[in-house]
Amino acid sequence: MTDVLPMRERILHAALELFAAHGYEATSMRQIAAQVGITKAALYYHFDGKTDIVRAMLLDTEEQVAGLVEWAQQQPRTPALRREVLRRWSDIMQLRGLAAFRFVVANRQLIDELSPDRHTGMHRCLADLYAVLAPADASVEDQLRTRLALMSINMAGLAGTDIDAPESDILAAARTLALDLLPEG
Amino acid sequence: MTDVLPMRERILHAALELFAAHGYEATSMRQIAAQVGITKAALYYHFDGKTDIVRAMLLDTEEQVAGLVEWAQQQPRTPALRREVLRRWSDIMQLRGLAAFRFVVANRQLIDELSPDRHTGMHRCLADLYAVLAPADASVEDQLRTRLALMSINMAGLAGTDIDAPESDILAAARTLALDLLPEG
Amino acid sequence: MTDVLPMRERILHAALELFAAHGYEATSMRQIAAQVGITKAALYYHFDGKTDIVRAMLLDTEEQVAGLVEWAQQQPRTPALRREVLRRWSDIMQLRGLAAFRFVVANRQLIDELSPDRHTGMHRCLADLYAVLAPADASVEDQLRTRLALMSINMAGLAGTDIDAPESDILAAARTLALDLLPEG
Amino acid sequence: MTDVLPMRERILHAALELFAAHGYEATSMRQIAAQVGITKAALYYHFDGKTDIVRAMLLDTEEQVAGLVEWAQQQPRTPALRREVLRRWSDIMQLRGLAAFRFVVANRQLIDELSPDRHTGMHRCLADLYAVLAPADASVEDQLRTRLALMSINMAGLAGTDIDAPESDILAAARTLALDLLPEG
DNA sequence: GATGAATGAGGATTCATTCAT
DNA sequence: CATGAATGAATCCTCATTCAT
Repeated sequence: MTDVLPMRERILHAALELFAAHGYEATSMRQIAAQVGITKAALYYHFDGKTDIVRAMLLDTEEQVAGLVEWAQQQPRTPALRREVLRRWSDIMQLRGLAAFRFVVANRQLIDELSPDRHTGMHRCLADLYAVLAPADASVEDQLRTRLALMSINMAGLAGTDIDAPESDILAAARTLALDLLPEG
Repeated sequence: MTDVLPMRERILHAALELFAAHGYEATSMRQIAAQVGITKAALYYHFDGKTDIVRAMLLDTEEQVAGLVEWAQQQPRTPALRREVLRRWSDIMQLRGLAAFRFVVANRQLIDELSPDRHTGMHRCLADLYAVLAPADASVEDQLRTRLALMSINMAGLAGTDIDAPESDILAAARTLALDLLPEG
Repeated sequence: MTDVLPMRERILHAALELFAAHGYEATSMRQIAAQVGITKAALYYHFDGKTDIVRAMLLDTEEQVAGLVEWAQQQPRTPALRREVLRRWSDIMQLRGLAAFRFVVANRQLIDELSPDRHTGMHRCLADLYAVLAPADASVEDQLRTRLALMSINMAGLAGTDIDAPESDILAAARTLALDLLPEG
Repeated sequence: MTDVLPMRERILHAALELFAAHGYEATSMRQIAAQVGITKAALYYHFDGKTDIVRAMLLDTEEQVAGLVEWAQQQPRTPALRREVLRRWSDIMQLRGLAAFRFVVANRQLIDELSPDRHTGMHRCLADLYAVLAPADASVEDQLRTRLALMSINMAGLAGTDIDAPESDILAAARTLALDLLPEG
């Protein structure tokens, strides 16, 4: 019952929580190991290093986003599609609980560094997702709108400590808002 | 021309740039000292420590935001007021160049830690600013809109690497977008 | 023959020697590491920090003193008991060689700081030992006599550099002196 | 009224207090300067460095002890002389308040280092004092007795936190005890 | 799968000290 | 007399990482 989850998953989970809470740089391998209840050295059995842990975390999310993009690219660009994309995006962002929200917002820098090339990794993924929601030659305002719409979903996770309302209400409002923001294809 | 600025200012400037580029934790006192062209120990003559540097940076911004809030609270809540508040907000955010943008977005966590109490420091400032733009009893959606409007301005600074257009165009679009987002008082 | 002793013991030994020779504050972790022949970082693997090393050293002695006290409390308070207590005290003080003597005398301040509460740690131990040798309601002079008797034993360790005689002679004289000093129960 | 004492004296006073409270190594020039209410740099105007401050402190005491010795050497060695020497010794030790007591006991090591030669400075002084109280060819026990008698006076200053009685009572008891200890010439 | 022991590089911070003004 | 500014060396300590077992 205690190790129903494989070690790798348990580590990723603990790391995500700590990265989200204190930031990537401020989280040490020792802390992660302690949180999981194993030795530092054991961490290195499962992962090649600290960055490898993040890489794994991002790859996971990346794959999900890539899946979303692939599916969306084959749909007709109706308002209904946009609604569905937003729904799935918020599902992905919520997958690992509130922590994922916070991590993406707080560690954008790290994410940038891990795929320095603007045409690979998370960058490519997001670019593709943007392209689905707004054509590449859209106006600057429309491009900003697209980014802000997705950001709106993420912000919902952060605003919890700020706005006095149930999480679910905030998320619902964020989705409405995001739909409003998305430029009409 | 080299020391036309007092040391304290030069240090704050260098630190802001580095924090914005690599993040707070990933920036060492050695790097800051090197950037300024002085010794590590000299840094400690001017500031009590690493956090003190950030504190000074934030206090600076805090004062400007506080000024904005104070002024706004005495104005009638017309659409013109909202427009002016956004304009001044973006001025403040731009004051120290693009770096300020990045820092505020990337180090929200640190900012939280430096004024842990929700009723002091930057937190209080932002809460007051939100209250000026949307009444405290506004709908959840309207409260989110307010936060996203300001965020839109900040995002403009970050999107520079992402959207293929001149900085000024992006900022202009961000302002229009922000006005759209703000709930009508 | 080189690692016949476990690391922890080797470190404690080296530290004690250095603390006794130069004082606690004047001894750096680097020096201790060098003396043991390991890295500074290795020190921190075995101990939580500099104070932890002293803590361990004191705990060790504390346990021995506590044992002495426990035994003495169950004996009838005859002159023979007092003689035996003094003998065992000087054994404890000599256990780790001359170094222990010096450390206890020279770093009384540090010892105080490590158990700030007057009712725990070394303080409690010494208080109990004093109580065995002189009733708590003894005259001020008798209380001073008790303390000076024990101190006499410790001084023997220090006087070596000062009095021109073999260590063993000095220690013998110190014991006689201590017996003279102890108030007759 | 505030600077009725010359700077040098004020510095020595502050330093003595701090050295006695935290030890020599643990006291920084910054702390001393702060305690006096001047700048660190000002300290260096009055003294050549940190060790120079201690040297001055010790020289001061040394001169007083030297005076005592010189006077004593010209007196007949009666019991009355021994009594008077002890009285003057405790006066010297008390001259700068309780702090002096603590400093001498706690920083014996430092004192040793400042006059490394066994035939100069404080060492010479103490040796001469011992010689006055007990002939150089006295038995080992008598030599120890002499040292312990003086130590008894010093201990009175430290025992204050340990024995539940007024300072003055403790000191009085210490003097009686010291007289008892001194070997009859 | 996992651990105990160790390491080298680097972190923030403090120190005693100097010197031009 | 005194200070503001600066320095180089040292402090304690933590980090990510390795490796024999």
